[in-house]
Amino acid sequence: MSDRNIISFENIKIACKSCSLVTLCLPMGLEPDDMDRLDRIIKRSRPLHRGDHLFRESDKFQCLYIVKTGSVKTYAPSEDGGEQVLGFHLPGELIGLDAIENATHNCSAKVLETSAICEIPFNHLEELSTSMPSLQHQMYRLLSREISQDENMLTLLGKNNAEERLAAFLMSLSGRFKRRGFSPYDFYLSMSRHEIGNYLGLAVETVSRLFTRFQEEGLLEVERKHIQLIDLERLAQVARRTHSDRGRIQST
Amino acid sequence: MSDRNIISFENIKIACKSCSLVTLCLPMGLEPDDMDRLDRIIKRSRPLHRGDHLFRESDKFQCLYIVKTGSVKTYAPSEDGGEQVLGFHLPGELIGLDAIENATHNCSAKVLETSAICEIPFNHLEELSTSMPSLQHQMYRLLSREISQDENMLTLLGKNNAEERLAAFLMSLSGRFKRRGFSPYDFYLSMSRHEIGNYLGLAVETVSRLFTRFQEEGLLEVERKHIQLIDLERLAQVARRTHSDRGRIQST
DNA sequence: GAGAATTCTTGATCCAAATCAATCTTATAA
DNA sequence: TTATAAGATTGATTTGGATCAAGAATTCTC
Repeated sequence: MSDRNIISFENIKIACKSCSLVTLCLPMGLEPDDMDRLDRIIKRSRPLHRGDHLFRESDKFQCLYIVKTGSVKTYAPSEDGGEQVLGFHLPGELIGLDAIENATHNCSAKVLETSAICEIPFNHLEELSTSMPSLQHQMYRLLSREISQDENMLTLLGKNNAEERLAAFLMSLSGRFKRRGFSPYDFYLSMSRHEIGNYLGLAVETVSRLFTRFQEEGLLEVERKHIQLIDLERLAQVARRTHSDRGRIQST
Repeated sequence: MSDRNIISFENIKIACKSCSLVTLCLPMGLEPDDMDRLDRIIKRSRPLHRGDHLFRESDKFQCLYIVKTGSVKTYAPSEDGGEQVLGFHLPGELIGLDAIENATHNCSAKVLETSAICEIPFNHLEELSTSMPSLQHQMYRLLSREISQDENMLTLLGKNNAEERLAAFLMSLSGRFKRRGFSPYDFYLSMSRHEIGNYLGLAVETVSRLFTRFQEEGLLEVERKHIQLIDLERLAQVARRTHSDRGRIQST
């Protein structure tokens, strides 16, 4: 836990300004000085492992979390042991914004694979944003974006059928991977079919059948967690298809 | 548009501190001085009428809106003329928070009945919140609350059946009316069956049938837009029923 | 106040996706 | 290495709610 060892976890604790995520993470667009001030309140924990929790529903709200590497799912547990998956979070994405209001977490956050996480004590962040208009602005933007995303998801669940939901999900992942410098065509899913189905309001079996169908239709290749998107254009068409133009198959 | 006439619309333009909504609206919890400063940037327009728009999707984002009296629906229009209703907004509720991120409205807001609306230029609000930590805090809270509410809605759409969705919707309205000093048992719906169905991801016919069924089961009395909740307790049970305890009918 | 246009209700039918069931595959444990 | 469990796939069956259809009630409009 010191600098005794060069190959220590300290090495992953690089400052925001040298972090590859800086262009899409919380410090995005801050001046170097401001970034340093923010940097000082951010804690970087040692890697968490599959199944570890960042927080659980009804925990006291202390920190926001940012995925640095790996992935995290957030979910609302129900009394009967079930859950609703609320989101999957990739590097650079902020987690815990829904807890500010009543100072308690409304959902749980569980690590899907070995992940490095940045931790930001919210009271410090809020204090800092008081004296840093650009940070305040960034916070408003990120909170607002979260709302937009949830609204998109509401539309997806309210209006789109199974096929469209899965296609939209894959397109979303693809785009997010791309922005992070990963391949938008070839990636591994860190979540199970069950979790995908839960997130999209579908049964596992439906998700499984759709993957098979998409493969048969030449949209993608799938082998367990490994996804290769073959025809991004057509997949996008399936994803944005609404009610009125179901069934139409467009050629590219 | 002056003080020529005592019975003019100017009369509805009362300051926040004399507004009955002050305990659940944006200025909630602000010090009197701070409230005055906020008050000065708020514009109060003359009443809008059924069908009027506060803003439309892709409009430039300028202002947040607060319902003072009446009600408003927000919805995401789709290319094919359809829409997804995103929310119904009652007095004291803030509208437009999803537009901060990209400075453009992602949804449209339409007045459901004659309504008075307060208008808050966001650039002024943001500026003010820079020098007013309590206002900044309140903004974080309201943004965060919006996220929580959307997440609840995601769970409702992802996990609950038609019956549970409508019950939850009615319970939500009831609670919100109560907090505003209206009867939680007896109210008028300002939205159509079609809009309720759209919001809840259901067909109009399903909504209509459920109202009939709820009435038959003695949960409520319904006559067109007029709703009287007879058995709030049992309605709440239906609303919070999850997957695992479908069908069980609990007596109170 | 008649006629048109919505909105709402109710019934009949259909279908997308859930559920049930079985097998297969891949991880984890002993 | 073999058990054992968990995850994924595929098929058969069921079903909740959509869709189709028609009529009734209400509200707009001229």
